[in-house]
Amino acid sequence: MAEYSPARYVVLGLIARHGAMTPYELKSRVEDDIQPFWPILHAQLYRIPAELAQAGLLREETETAGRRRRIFHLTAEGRAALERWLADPDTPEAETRDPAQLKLFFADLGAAADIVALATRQAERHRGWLAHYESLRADLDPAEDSRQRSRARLLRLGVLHERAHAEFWESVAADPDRLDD
Amino acid sequence: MAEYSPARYVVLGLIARHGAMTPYELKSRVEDDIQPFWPILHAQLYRIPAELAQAGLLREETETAGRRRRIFHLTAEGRAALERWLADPDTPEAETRDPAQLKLFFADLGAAADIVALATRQAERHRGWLAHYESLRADLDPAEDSRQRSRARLLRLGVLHERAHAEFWESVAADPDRLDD
DNA sequence: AAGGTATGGTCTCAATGAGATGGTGTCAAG
DNA sequence: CTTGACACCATCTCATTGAGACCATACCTT
Repeated sequence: MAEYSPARYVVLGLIARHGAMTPYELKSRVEDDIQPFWPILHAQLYRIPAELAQAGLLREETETAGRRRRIFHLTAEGRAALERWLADPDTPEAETRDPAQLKLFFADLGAAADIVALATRQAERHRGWLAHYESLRADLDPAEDSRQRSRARLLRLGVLHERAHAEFWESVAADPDRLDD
Repeated sequence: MAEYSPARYVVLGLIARHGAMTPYELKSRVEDDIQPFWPILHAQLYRIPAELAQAGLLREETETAGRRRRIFHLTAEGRAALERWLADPDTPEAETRDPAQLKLFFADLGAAADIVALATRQAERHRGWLAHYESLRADLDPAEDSRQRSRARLLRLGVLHERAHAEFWESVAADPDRLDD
């Protein structure tokens, strides 16, 4: 059932939500909104739409004006594929790659002081993200459209996630050997 | 300063901790302990040690007995590289790829009922991981060696992480439009 | 001795990562 | 009015990783 990789659905979804757009605009929107839970290299956002157009899920149009940018529109097949994907509650496992957790895992092989330095940096970093998500959430118009609600739901997860991690790293910095939650 | 990719340090670290081993044993240990924060394909655990041996960070030895497996030992340079890495508190950002968050992000483009089905599955999944980490933590010998303490620290993060996610998805399943934490 | 199962290893093709490179439109300062 | 500077926009290449097929050996059981 997973006919396409998740990055493909990011492209379909953004175009479905905001209307036809260029790869460059896709890139901006991915950076702003999607990077935290599905990073995509900018070059991919030129490769993927071209491929989806080949497959008939997008339609490619070239500007006649000056820059002759390529604009990608959603087709009916594209929308159908997106809706099939959304309707399937069975998704692959999440994957995390966190170099800081790796260093913490191997901390017993290094110097004891390394842990505190690492944890201090990580705590700062996660506090930063937490503040970022909270401010985005504060900016959200309470207008009750489903777009804003989708956004708010995910920002709530971002906040909970960053809060848990920030508190964890702070507690490691304060007491590396603490065992209780 | 990041001379090698994190996966390289996984190999160096496991050998530093447990002594010389074969790729197959690396594979088992990665699956058991490291997969949650740094997934590595098993084939990589045959490619990487060979490459590290080329670079002089490992020494390769071949069994004379029956199966003639390749056993990789840590060299002095290998240990030095590992320690340099551990001593550097500056690490790249964590990356997460979670298809479920992607579906939640685009939920407004699908049917309202999709959210509840998705959230229910995710809640189950995270509850499962939470139980897993808690049982691993319960099995941990309270013996005060630094190995066990390293393990315990990371399991604590696993527990906090899974608890936050499980609670989030449960609350989404119960009330998709809830806004407060 | 046959077959099953866990152990152990290699290979190939596709996809993505990482980032260098280069062109185009716009606007402000000279 | 023209020349940089800068933001916008796009493509390309090479290395690395992903995904998984495929194969071989040893041991254990019936």
